[in-house]
Amino acid sequence: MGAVTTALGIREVSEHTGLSIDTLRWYEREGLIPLVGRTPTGRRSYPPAAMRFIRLVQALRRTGMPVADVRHFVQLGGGRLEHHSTRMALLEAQRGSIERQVDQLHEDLAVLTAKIDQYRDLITRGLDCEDEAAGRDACPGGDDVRALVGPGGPATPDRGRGRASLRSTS
Amino acid sequence: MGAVTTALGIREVSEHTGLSIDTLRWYEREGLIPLVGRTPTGRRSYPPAAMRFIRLVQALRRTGMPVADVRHFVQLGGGRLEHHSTRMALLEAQRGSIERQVDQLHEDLAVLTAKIDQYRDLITRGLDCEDEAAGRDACPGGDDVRALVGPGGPATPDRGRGRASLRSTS
DNA sequence: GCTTGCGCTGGAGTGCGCTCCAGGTCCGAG
DNA sequence: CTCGGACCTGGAGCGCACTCCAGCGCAAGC
Repeated sequence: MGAVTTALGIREVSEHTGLSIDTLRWYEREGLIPLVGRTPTGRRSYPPAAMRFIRLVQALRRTGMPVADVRHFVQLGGGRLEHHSTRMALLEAQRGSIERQVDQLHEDLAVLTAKIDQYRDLITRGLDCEDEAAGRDACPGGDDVRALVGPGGPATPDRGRGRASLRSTS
Repeated sequence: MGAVTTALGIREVSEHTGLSIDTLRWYEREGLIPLVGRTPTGRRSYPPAAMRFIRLVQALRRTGMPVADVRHFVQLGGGRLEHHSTRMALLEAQRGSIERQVDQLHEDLAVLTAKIDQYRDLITRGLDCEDEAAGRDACPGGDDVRALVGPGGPATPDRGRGRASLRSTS
């Protein structure tokens, strides 16, 4: 019980949520957090409901929903039944997006892991990427660039210059 | 040699990777993708090694590594043994970051799911967020704002203005 | 050979999401 | 009463990661 703590000041909210004070003010101005009250002297006061709202907004923002979309979600009138399904649909769309992000992250994780294993292997064998023993696909740059042909197919017989830039704005 | 397809043109790379042509050029200029050749007439030519490199870079970028850090990773000399451990450490750090992101995403997913369930419940019961029957924490804004007290504790008896902005820069 | 169009370069421009600042009010400590 | 500090508002500024553009050269279908 009594765990509600009544309303918090902006500093406390900032510390609890990790959002900067400026961000909290900005979110409010942008219409992402309603329910923020003011003390009689004009200071922000965040009741528990606002805190809950902020956590939802944070989840939406962290998962990549643009500020404009969060605002749109928020502005569907205050909890009226007729908007529940709209809000729910928006949340479900975002949930789908999150699931896709997780999938993508796992894919990318696999790419990194493969690369890490590769380096570990090369290190234990004491090899550079270019070493013959390292194998064809050793490093991203393990292969040679000379296997270079015109993009659309063998275009010009001339390949005198062979490699090119290899940039590196070091 | 069969499936290697030799080198690709920028358009093909763009289609295969989903990166825009402009982005590919920009990444190259920024030193994120070495190994890009040129045909004798100056057009970009991406050998298989570059393609593999791009996929790694994509994984790094998509998982939130800043361009500057990717460049740093890339510029650790071409596959020399002495840098393997450095590269590996960077990749491992990024892997850690990915894992944290996945965790965070799951947390946020739980928040959304809870909210979705809540709306579903309210809809089937035909309730607004404010309805008594909806329960204390019905909606983020389900609570009343009037429960407003000074942040640092009961400050002033005055609370005349009640709610606040509700901005809406629509 | 002419024309349509892809690609090249260097540099300027853009959108998003904050972040910082100036100038002012109010509060509590000393 | 005075001073330092937290907060207020409105608005300007900023960093990142692209994205767009002008002006030009090669390329290849007709």
